[in-house]
Amino acid sequence: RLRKWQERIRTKDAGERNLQFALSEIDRMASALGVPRSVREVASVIYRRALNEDLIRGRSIEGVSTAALYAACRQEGIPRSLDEVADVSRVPQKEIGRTYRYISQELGLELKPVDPKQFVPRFASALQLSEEVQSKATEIIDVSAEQGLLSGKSPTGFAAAAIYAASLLCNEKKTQREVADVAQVTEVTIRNRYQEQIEAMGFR
Amino acid sequence: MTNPADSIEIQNVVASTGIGQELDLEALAEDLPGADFNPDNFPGLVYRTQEPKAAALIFRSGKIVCTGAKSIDDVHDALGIIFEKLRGLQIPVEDDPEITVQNIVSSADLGHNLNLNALAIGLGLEDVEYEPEQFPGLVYRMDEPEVVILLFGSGKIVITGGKRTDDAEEAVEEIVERIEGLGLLG
DNA sequence: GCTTTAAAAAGTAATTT
DNA sequence: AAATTACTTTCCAAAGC
Repeated sequence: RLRKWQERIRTKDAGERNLQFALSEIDRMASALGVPRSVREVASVIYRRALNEDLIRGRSIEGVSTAALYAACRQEGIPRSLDEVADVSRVPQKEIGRTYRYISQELGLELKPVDPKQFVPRFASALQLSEEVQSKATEIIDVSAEQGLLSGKSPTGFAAAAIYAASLLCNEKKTQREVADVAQVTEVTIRNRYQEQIEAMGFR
Repeated sequence: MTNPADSIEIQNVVASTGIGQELDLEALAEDLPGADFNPDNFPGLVYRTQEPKAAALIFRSGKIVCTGAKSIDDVHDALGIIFEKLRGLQIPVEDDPEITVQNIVSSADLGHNLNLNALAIGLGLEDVEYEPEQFPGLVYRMDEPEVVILLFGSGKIVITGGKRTDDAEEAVEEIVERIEGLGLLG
């Protein structure tokens, strides 16, 4: 009995220490990503829920912390791409994605697919593009998504192409390389999505 | 109107069997031309048949996994070839080893483009995985038949996880019905 | 969990020409 | 800039770490 009691204390202590570590990691990554404090709190809640549901077993604390933060950004409507999150995490992108899918399923987060429009303000301001370009890019996304062009396409690539197209239309041209760099996609992807979107808009 | 069920093509069949005899894989690797055996990587010996084209994983216990065949008949033919090869090496093989189909992978075409975003919500986010940042297909876990379906924007689909040929057929009929019910099929 | 094998779907990415 | 190769996802069995 005594041994079991000691074991319980030990695991509880370990759990507390691990929780502290997880929360400090979430804080560190959130700072590096520049997400608001509210998102960190949502991420903390998700992590605690995962802990209570015993979802950490067989997974790294780092992985679950990162996945919780990724999920929190999406839940709050200011998504970061897996690439961006992986850049500030110690676990590889593949594991973050797999862990996110697992906790999302188990906790029943039921997050809708990422809307490319949610990347527009952040990418556009990183490129120092005007409000006009942003609303044009948003319009391009709406129109081309309505025509069924979004299915299966990466939301970052879709947003990047729309921003590139909008920058041309508003005479604030950015090169494909510049847009590709902030969105972390290749120029080839931007070119492919751009062609389809221009067509959908009835230009060219 | 072509029936999507008629477009079903079996792409891969996975099956398991056993010869009821322990094997010395080191020796077998020497005697079987074209055999790949790297015990440091994987405990099974890999042997490929040309006609029908398939790959077999042969284990020390005598159990065998066959994969890559395009039909259940091909699985039996490929394993039959392997059984004969082993007998030719003076290895006793049971008369009719039981062959169990473990998984059938099929592809099909629904004939219409799909709005995967709407489909993810319509089918129910709890049964769906759709992460286009990671993979372009929507993953749908169906209860009856118990299979997993990958749906793509083109309307092409992949059905996997079933053990019977009928599973794919039933799955296609069921998914078409569900998508139509949601008003999301062309 | 991982390791290996096979196959399709379509998007993305890294190389090669 | 186009072509090729390769990797992402799903499924399953096998023996062993």
